[in-house]
Amino acid sequence: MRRQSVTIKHVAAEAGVSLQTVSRVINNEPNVRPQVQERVHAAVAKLGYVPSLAARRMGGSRSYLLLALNDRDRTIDGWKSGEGTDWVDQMLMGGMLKCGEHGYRMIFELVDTHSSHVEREVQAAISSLRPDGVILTPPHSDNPLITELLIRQGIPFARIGSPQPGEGFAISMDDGKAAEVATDHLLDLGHTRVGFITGSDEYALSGERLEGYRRALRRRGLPEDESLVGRGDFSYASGAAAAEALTSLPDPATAVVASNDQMAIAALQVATRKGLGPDRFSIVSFDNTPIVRFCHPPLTAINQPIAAMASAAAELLIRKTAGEQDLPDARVLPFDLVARGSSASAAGA
Amino acid sequence: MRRQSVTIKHVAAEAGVSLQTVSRVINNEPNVRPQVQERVHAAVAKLGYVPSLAARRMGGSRSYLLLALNDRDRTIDGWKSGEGTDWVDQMLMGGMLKCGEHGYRMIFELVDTHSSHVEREVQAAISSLRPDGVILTPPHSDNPLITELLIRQGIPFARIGSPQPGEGFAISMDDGKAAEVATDHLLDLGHTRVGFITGSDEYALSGERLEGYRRALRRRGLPEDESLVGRGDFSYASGAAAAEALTSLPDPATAVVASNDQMAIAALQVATRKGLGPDRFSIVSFDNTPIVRFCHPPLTAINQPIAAMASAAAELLIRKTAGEQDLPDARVLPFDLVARGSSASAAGA
DNA sequence: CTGTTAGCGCATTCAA
DNA sequence: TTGAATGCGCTAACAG
Repeated sequence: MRRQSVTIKHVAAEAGVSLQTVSRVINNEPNVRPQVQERVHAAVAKLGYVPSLAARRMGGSRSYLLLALNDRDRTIDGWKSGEGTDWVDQMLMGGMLKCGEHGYRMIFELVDTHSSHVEREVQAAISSLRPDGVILTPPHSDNPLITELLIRQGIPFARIGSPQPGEGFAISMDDGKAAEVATDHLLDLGHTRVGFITGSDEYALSGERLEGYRRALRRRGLPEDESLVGRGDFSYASGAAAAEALTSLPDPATAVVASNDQMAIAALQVATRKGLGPDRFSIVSFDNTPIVRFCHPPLTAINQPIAAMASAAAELLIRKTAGEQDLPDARVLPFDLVARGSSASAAGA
Repeated sequence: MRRQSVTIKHVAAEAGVSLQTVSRVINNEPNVRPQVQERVHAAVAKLGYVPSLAARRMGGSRSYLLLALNDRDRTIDGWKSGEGTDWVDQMLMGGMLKCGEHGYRMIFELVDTHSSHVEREVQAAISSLRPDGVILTPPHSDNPLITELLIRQGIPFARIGSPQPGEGFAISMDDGKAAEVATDHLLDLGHTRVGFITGSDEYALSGERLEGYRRALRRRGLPEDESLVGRGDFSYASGAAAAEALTSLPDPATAVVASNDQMAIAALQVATRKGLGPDRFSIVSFDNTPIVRFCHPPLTAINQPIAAMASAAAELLIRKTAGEQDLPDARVLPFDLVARGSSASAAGA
């Protein structure tokens, strides 16, 4: 049962140089004559040599591993429910592919934010993997137990969807601006009673979005009617309750911005049941997961650049590990609003 | 430097035993006095020790890594299109969680089946990662370039969705039976002209499904009309073309089994455009991805146990690596048919 | 039952 | 510009 595979030693022998020289060449280090480089490259190609991740990590200081941490319960619920949340897919697409470009791997892990052993869970993953960087997604991005642990350990990290400045790369879209755009879209359609359904307070971006909604109203000189703000927690049930309330007001809302697709779909069902078409109750949602295109009517939605955020996070972490200086400590990526049938001109407007 | 973390050495010192004894305890090996075990466990808990994956792989013969290989183009297309394919999510749910139970990690990688360098790509991943096992998904499951490479390398692997016997664990559902059940469902509803839209020939299970459909017809003594079989390739376009043909026959089909959701949705659009309700053109699909619940009418579908298959694959590979004997070399997991609005009693039946 | 010895494949010192 | 030592954290093989 010998380890049959080709190692740096074989390459060195083939090229007639020392181990060290091979190491230098494959790591693009200076101080190797072009001619020797050539020989080494030829030997690598001939033998099909690929360095062992484990050995690299043992000898050197890098592991070529990025760890992506997602919320356990929420992710598993999403998978089980089959509701089509494609957050994980988009993360993989952005993060994994970017890692691949640089010879890195992304390892995807679930940890439980609510558990008292978050720290232990994260610490265990780190001890075992020794990643060069960690990508945090909401709500972990705003969990000080996690961020402080990473700071203590000196592991670079990126916070996705966390608008707050602070340690680690902050990668986000402008959630406030997005809510503003969504609200404007409805106001432009002639709606004047535009409601808002918030997300869970556990997510810092929930507050940002609410603020954006308020800014849009203020800019038009509209009153900020607190009864138009429904408190949700991203769940279908909370969306249904909020929509029910909004449409039952003495002066009902004729449009709403929901902080995610689940709540928007709930709102749509409420509207449908009450016989309210888009002219009587328009809806704009956040997320733009696949299912919104198949609702009736399809949902107008804010499209979040999840893949782009994951990609940016991976890139910054890799560059930082590579020793690059002067990296920006925050990046705000562009979003867009996809107009579909769920938003229409207000009745009588 | 940052090599701060607690290693087996610290644990050994703390417990007052040798490195080897600690190693034995954390690996659940025999020949350690309970009392000593106790001491070691206490030291591990006290120091928060977690073994380094990389070091384990260097010293020992296991890497605690499983490699899951998916088709590059198809996966990325799925992600980009936002059509809600949740194959990857289900794989992660089944495979990753099972790995977690055993201290393993699953690394997800994309390789291009059509490329002339499939072998090189797979070889590179293996050389770098040295996984204890590889999980193959269609169409890789039936790609001899890959399976033979793995056999040569002596790496255990599992083939998901590959009905054929052969080297490696064959994990599948009974695709033929499923097609039979789907066809029966339509026949039971009184349809007599039941069509079938095949998947790509590149997938071995496409043939299985077609056979199942034929068996169902034969069992009822119905003629096998070749014009009722549309050739598809899993794409929307191919589904639309096939549905168009089926509904345009002199004696048109009044129902169809489509080999995946995309083609079923295409068929649904064709039917809707032609004004054919489920009584005139019923549809059953394979996959049951999230979006089928949001179609109008929602699609009746065969639900594939993807998570269960990934879980079984991971478990068998882990157990094999652990040295277990007498593992089954194939497992067939149960599927189910989820009846929804797209299938209904035939008009006049 | 337990400890000792010898690597695994590489990067990081150094020395030449 | 190159090469020779050293050790990362762990397990396998063998001693005791």
